Amino acid sequence: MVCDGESRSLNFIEEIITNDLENGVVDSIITRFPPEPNGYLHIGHAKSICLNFGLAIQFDGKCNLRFDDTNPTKEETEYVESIMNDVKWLGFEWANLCYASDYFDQFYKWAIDLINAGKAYVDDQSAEDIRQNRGTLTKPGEDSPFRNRSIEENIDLFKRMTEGEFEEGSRVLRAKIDMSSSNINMRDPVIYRILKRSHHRTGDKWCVYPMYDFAHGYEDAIEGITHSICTLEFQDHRPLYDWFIENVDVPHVPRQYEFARLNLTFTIMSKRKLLELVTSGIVSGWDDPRMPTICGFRRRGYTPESIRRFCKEIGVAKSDSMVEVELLHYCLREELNRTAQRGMAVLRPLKVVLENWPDGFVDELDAENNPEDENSGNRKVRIGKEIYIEREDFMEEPSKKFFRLAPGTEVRLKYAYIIKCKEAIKDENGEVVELRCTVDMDSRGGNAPDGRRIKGTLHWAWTGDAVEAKINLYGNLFTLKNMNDMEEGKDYQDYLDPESLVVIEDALVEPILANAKPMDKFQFLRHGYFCVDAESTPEKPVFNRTVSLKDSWGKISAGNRRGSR
RNA sequence: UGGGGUGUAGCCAAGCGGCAAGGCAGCGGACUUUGGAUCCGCGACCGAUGGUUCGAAUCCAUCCACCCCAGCCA
Repeated sequence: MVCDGESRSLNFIEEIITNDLENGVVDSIITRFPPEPNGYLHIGHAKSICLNFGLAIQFDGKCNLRFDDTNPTKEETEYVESIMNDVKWLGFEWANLCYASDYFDQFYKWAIDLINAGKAYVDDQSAEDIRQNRGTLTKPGEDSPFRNRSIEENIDLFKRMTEGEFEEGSRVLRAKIDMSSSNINMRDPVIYRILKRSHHRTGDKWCVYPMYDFAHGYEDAIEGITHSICTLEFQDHRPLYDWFIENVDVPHVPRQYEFARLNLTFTIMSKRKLLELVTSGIVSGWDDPRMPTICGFRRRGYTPESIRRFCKEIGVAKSDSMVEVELLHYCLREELNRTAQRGMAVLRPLKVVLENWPDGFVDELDAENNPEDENSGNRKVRIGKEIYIEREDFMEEPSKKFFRLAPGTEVRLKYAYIIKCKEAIKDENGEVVELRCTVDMDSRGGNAPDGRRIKGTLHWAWTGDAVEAKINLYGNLFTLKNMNDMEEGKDYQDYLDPESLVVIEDALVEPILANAKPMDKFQFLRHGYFCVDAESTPEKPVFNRTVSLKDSWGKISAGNRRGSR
């Protein structure tokens, strides 16, 4: 297990910070997690959160939660609330709660400074003209005809822009850098656009809003961020980031570093597409257990610990990566195996009558709550003449490696007795509907009196006290391992897995499970980890499968047709 | 074809000139009242080609592949 105190090699950002600290470049570090409140956080954000907050903890620094709310057309308070909630749930505390919008006045002053320094100008060109004159990857751009206006005129125009005198799209403020730069970001980027929208925090105070490149470095400068960590696609923006910082009098000079964002197999991470899944009703909401959102994982039964562990295991580097979901599954199982209470649930029941069981007799046996935890104690399970076993635990014509129940074979009922199959009763369609078995009454507890080895052990439910339950079996939302490899002409929705949710209405669970509270987590013996759904009641309990147990029999029997769940 | 990045086992990822960490997945075995867990064992000559060096995944050169950039999104 990787513990916090365990020594391991540093990732490149930890190395940079270590050097900066040792060389006195900085005395202590301040990082930030800067989401735009235009959607719910997903597992990719979790990587960034663990990185930024983790660094602050590791180096005894601070980390701010900052909402990068510079575009009122897409941002809402619903999102800021969910983001705060998710960050807290992951187990992190921010040093300061910040909003880019709190700095709008300062941004405005710096914009004026740039104009006064002859480094910004108001451009009257249309968006289309600006695009035309920007050039292409191989062709340099051309100067705007408005590039050399006087400082006075620029100041006047910009002020009138902010006062709402002009229509959206009619003018922008641009940085005056270099229209022939090989880095397109440096070709006089737009720094303010007219947006007559009301902002979730500043209301109608502003008619102009700053662009990311202009605002972000200043946000960092204001907060004293020492290491501004973002994803790879911003590498090309770093020269711009530095340019804005250098050309104005800032209180602090932050530095930007970039790392590779997380990609997960069988998953999409695009906020736009996730929003579509929600609005189209393909999933039940941002917190649908199949969504890669933090709240989706939470409802699915994931723990904050397991997600943090996952983020630690995947590492931080600069090469584009596609992490297999199996690693996430592993991190969850690793924790839940140690902590989850065990219980028996029969998902697809097959009735079994124990012919020689004494009529009316009910036995009560001890069952371990968690074999991995000595302190977890035991519980009582009851059994009588008629029980249910898992339908797939019986095979009329067993294959050679099948060591569960079959005509004439013996199997152990977990915690209880050894039984032997006498006969399979079928209905008119030839489907097995009931098993007649004999029980070795001397094998109470599951041990054969003569010491004979019983290889198969089955979970079961007693007809006398089993409770009917609804069970949601969740799997991957998509069928394609690498969603970047979609076929030409196909859409991500063409890859939705129709079996990403399979509902079982009439499973049978032991009584203790029926009385659990929402979000309680269990291991259903031989099945996997499940959590109690929010809608669960003692009369009709509902469980969500978080992840299945590793299933080596599944691989043998079916050639692993569907991958892990 | 301009610029910026990245290329180490199926997937992540260490390595910073001295003879390739670790994890996941996979495979084999032991053990097992969860075909779970646990335990043991198994895999690379480092994108390619040249060069420098006693010695290179690590330095140099050339080439190749992949990713990002032409929003008044972030």
